[in-house]
Amino acid sequence: MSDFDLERFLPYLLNQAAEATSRSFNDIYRKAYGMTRTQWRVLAHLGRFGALTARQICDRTATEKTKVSRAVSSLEIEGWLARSPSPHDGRAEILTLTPEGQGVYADLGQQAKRYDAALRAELGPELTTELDGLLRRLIAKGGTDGAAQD
Amino acid sequence: MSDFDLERFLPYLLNQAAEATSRSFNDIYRKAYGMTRTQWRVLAHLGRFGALTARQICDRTATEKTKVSRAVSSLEIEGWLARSPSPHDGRAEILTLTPEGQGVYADLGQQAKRYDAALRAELGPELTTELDGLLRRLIAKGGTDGAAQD
DNA sequence: GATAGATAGTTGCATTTGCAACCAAGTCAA
DNA sequence: TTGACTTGGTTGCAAATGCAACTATCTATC
Repeated sequence: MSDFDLERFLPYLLNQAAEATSRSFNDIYRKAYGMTRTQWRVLAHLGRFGALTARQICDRTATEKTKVSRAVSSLEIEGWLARSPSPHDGRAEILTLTPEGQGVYADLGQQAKRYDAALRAELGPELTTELDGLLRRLIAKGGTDGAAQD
Repeated sequence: MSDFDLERFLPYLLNQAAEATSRSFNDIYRKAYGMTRTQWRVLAHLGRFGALTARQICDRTATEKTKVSRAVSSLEIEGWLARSPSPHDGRAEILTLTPEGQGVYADLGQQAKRYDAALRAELGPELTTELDGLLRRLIAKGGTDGAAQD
């Protein structure tokens, strides 16, 4: 008997906090645009950084390539994303948002900013910057391997 | 264009930190015992708190009841969990770990404790308690609604 | 005590995921 | 240039998940 307490386990706490804080925002992009979380991430990254390849998105978001691949397909089908061949690498494709996709990004980005501000307001400015720092340290430490499961 | 930056979005940061920190521990219970995350959670709760109903586990872990239901079935099939009828409520079942299940809990619990200690050691004691507090506030605030999405 | 909700838990089905295998293009060395 | 290896991306299949519908029991209230 190890008397291990899951409720004090840092990965568990982080996961619970992640789920608790993302719950209602999930509903927003899911109900308004029928988007999955991966789709939202891909769209947000392209909206923010412009043209990227799928691989770059994988690296930046630590997401499996199959997940990104499928998210890209569906975003393309929705008409929010366009592919063009990379001039430097015949295997890669440059991904960009269409004007419609940029509209979606603008809408959801606004809502996300408000949502984030509300969350941070509850903790206060000093604590949230502290929290950011802690989370980044944990993320950095986790390494750049595979991806996630929920 | 909202210039929203996903990398500063608290739910995203939390999720990334959760994934980064749980990645390698996932491998442990997955490879050693073929367990899924939900199964591990159910087992850990029963190991720690003794007899619980599925509903109590749902509430404590903010997990959907279907997920818990299936995890309970598989743990039972593995021989790590036993059900007995609740004396008070004909619908509910009291769940407990078998001796074998307790052995698995003891093993994984030990490893989890070491894993957790290593994580916390990197941040130092004051920061980890601070982090705990912040996470608990975020979890509490998230409400007791549904469950998770991934 | 009968009837209208609530609640514990399971099941079916569609969607999402993870992993391994795969294809095509790039790299590097001999 | 050819052959071994890496890398960007897709696909197939098995497993995990989410949601709605369902059964069975419980709790009211009349």
